[in-house]
Amino acid sequence: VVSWNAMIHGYVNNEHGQKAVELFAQMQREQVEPNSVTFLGAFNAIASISALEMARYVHCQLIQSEVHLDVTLGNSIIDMYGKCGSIEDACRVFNGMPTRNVISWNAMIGGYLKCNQGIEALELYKQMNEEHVNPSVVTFVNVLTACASIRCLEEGKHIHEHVIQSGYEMDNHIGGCLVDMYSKCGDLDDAYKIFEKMCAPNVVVWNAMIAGYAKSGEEKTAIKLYLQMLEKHVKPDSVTFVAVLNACSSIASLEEGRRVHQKAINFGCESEPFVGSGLIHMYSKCGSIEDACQVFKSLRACDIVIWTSMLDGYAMHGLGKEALCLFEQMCKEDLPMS
RNA sequence: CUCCCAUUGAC
Repeated sequence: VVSWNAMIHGYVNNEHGQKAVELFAQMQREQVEPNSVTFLGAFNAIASISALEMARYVHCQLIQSEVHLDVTLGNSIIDMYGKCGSIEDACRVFNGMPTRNVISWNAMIGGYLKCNQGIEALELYKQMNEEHVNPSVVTFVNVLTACASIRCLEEGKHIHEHVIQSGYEMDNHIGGCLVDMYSKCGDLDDAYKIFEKMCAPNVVVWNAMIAGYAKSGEEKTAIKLYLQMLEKHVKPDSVTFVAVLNACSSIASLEEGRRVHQKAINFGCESEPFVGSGLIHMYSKCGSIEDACQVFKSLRACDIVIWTSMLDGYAMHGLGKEALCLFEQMCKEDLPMS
């Protein structure tokens, strides 16, 4: 059973949730009894592919088995239901737990977040405080993300206070969340104050700050920051490029856009789906439908956003025939069209 | 073998 478990967890940790689920099924066909670690792996796998029906099925299976449902398993079930989009199921498990720890609360708050229920997430945090459960770093990360998602600066500042009172140091993890929260809430000055005080911001923190400016109409500042990031030899990733390409699109700066494209190639990010659609959109907005088309053709796996970016590009450039032709092709693909 | 966590794309 330990070998099966190791394999299942291995697949889950390498983004092969489907494979992990298949292994879990195969293991039982071969009459190996799952233990609690097996179920943890299975729940993680199901969560990663967001398979609600299977979540319920395996949850039932656990209850009918000999395996004792402890806090750890309960937490992982809450997490799984949250990630499968069923806050009701998560809530039922959470409410039915005989004992909870901080991870139970974190998983439940995280579930609300994933289901786009930021207000409920913050309400649960409040309840957690009332019940005198000590928040952990993950708690703060979750509630700051909740504030960012509902753009609630007041509550965000309040939680910032809690972070300071709790004595946690301003590391990249917490700092990144604060930068993101302040930027999304429109308070770029406070976001930058935190950013500049950080001693060694990692790529995520830079990205949050760059995206913050890019989305607030301060595209030039976003690009400037991106260039600073390169100077400081912080390695950009696909998130960086998507954010900067967006800034270039908004100000229709073809020259800058081309330079960013070149850097994306240098760092091996050019065929990431988000970067691909960002490039197509950028070239189209900057007036070069030819470049947009070339990027589109170079992409192997095209998702719905990439197709739509290209389609929109043709339409915006008055290329009706090309747009319709693309649409025909698009219909032959297996895409979730809206 | 062992549960929770931040930053990015089109219409």
